[in-house]
Amino acid sequence: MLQQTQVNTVIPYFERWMKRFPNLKKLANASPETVMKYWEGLGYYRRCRNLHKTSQWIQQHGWPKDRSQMQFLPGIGSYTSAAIGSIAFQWSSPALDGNVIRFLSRLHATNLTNAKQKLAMEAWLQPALQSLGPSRLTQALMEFGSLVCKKSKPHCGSCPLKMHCQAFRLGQIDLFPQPKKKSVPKVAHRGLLIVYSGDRLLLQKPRAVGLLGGVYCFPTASLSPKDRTGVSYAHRYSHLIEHVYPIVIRVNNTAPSSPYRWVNLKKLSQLPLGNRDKLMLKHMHHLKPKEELSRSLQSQISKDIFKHPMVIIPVQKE
DNA sequence: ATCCAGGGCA
DNA sequence: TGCCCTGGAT
Ligand code: SF4
Repeated sequence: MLQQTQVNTVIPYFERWMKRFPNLKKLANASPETVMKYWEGLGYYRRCRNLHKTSQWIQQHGWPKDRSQMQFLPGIGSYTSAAIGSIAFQWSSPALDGNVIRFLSRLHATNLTNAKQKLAMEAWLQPALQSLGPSRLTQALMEFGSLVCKKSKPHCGSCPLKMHCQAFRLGQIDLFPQPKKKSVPKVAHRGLLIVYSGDRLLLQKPRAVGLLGGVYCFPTASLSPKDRTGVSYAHRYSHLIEHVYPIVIRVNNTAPSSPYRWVNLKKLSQLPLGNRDKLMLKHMHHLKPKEELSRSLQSQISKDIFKHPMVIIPVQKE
């Protein structure tokens, strides 16, 4: 959970999670959908799928014996194996997360970008690791980086290390760490289909991979430029800005193709959804049914989603 | 509104 | 290198 996510964001998720899955067996034996429900909203849903798989692997084969074994587990790389290893098992591997890298690069007024530089820093930490213990040192570094040596407005005035801190002495705190180059996110336009049949809503079942893989989604449709009209809002992902155009329709009672299913409105809250669709659910009561659908949209709904004859119920004219 | 931080993986 | 998501600071 703490990969790419700050502690304060994780805490409520962690507490709910540990209440529902208090031990390895409970987690490993739960269904993917149940597990995902407890991750819903945290983002990067592959982390959840990986964690579930990892729990099942450990249940079968036992706990990994060292860092390199641990890195064979899905979702556990160099950083996470170091963090778990040092904190939980007292292995001599300091975990250099973003907070720690920031602190150390300021302390030495040097960039810690490539693997060689990080390895040198791990060696430099070894004496402290031995004298303080891996678990305590790793947690102290992480806490110090996130609470004192913060990315913006670090507490240098009260910092016990300011006399040893090269960046502080040189007045170069803003130069470290070197900012990452930003890649420009792509822009997409999608129709988000809010399809009712009576008191049921059409949802796409969780996909195994890719964007929002593992959570339920509203069905979507591609939009030609002339279909990009009416209410819309932008949803931001790491690499993508999606302009979402909600399209409300009603159809007759008919079975959708296999990637989709009807969900009773009352049971909606039991299913895991991404934030885009949670927000949609919250606000869709204000939306009016679409009066006219373009041929392209009609075709996508009948051919791609239902794949058999069905009826789009026209809006009542007043 | 805009920018940024934060690991794993193909 | 691009793909994965969101919350927080400004
Ligand atoms: S003096 Fe400032 S920059 Fe240096 S370690 Fe302390 S908080 Fe970080």
